[in-house]
Amino acid sequence: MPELPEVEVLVRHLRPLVIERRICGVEVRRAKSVRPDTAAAFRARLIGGRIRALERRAKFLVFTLESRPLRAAFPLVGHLGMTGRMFLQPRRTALPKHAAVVLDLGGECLVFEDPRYFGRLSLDAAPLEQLGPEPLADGFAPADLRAVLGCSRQPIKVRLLDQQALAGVGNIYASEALFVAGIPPTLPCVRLGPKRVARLWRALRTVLQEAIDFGSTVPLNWSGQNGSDGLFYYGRDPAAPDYYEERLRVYGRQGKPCRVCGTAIRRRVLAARSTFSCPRCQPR
DNA sequence: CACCATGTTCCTTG
DNA sequence: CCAAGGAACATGGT
Repeated sequence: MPELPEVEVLVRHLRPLVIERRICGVEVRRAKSVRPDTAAAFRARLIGGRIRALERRAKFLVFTLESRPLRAAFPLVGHLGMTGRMFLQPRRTALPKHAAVVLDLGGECLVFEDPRYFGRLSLDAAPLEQLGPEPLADGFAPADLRAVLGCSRQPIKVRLLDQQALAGVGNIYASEALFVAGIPPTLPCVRLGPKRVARLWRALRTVLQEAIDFGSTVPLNWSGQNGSDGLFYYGRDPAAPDYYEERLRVYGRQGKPCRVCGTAIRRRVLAARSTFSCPRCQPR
């Protein structure tokens, strides 16, 4: 469900709602959604802790918790997988069918819902160490992107999805950024010279920032209730116009006319993921 | 029924 | 060692 922009928007939304609140209850409804995956061990660590910070790293939500007596800080790392959501709801409201973990924050509960159960709430922060640079960081320059791409013949689209190379880009925004940059998804990394690297660098930042700005200004339905869970991740008010789908340039638009030149958008599979491009706007 | 899905990991094959 | 492909995870939408 989430790529970098969606997680960023979620974190900005959640932060003021959860910060400084104490976890007075933990209900693990799916042991597999939690690490360590014994509910008791997970609970014991969280109960009584206070949420001191919430940040995004790549597609992860990183909560900084402070334990009760010793004030020792430790991270709780969330990943939404494909279909995960997090939202607050009043304590006695009925939980959704696939609520995996519920943190009782006093008046309200923080619900981690995840129909496909690919997501995790984990006390192991080690995966964060392996991540590549943040494409939206101030210090991230075209030279850094060039370094990240390396000299392999791996298709550029596949490399963009590698979280150890670059953090946070997923299947939607990889196709979108390559379209904006005018680069074909199959182009080997070695063949991106300074000009293409500069265009891709700009395109990545544009596309990701645009999505964050969009998600920050449009009302989102965090629980996903009464909304189809469409391409923007938290469901929409059914009455609201479908802005987001209109915003995507190539993703999911197989066979439809390119918004720039009218050529039919092509879909192909790279590294087992659907990839969309315009044959004319993204020439070799 | 068939096919698709925003992610990641693991295994096999070349 | 590297790259690529497939399966697995589990459920829901079209």
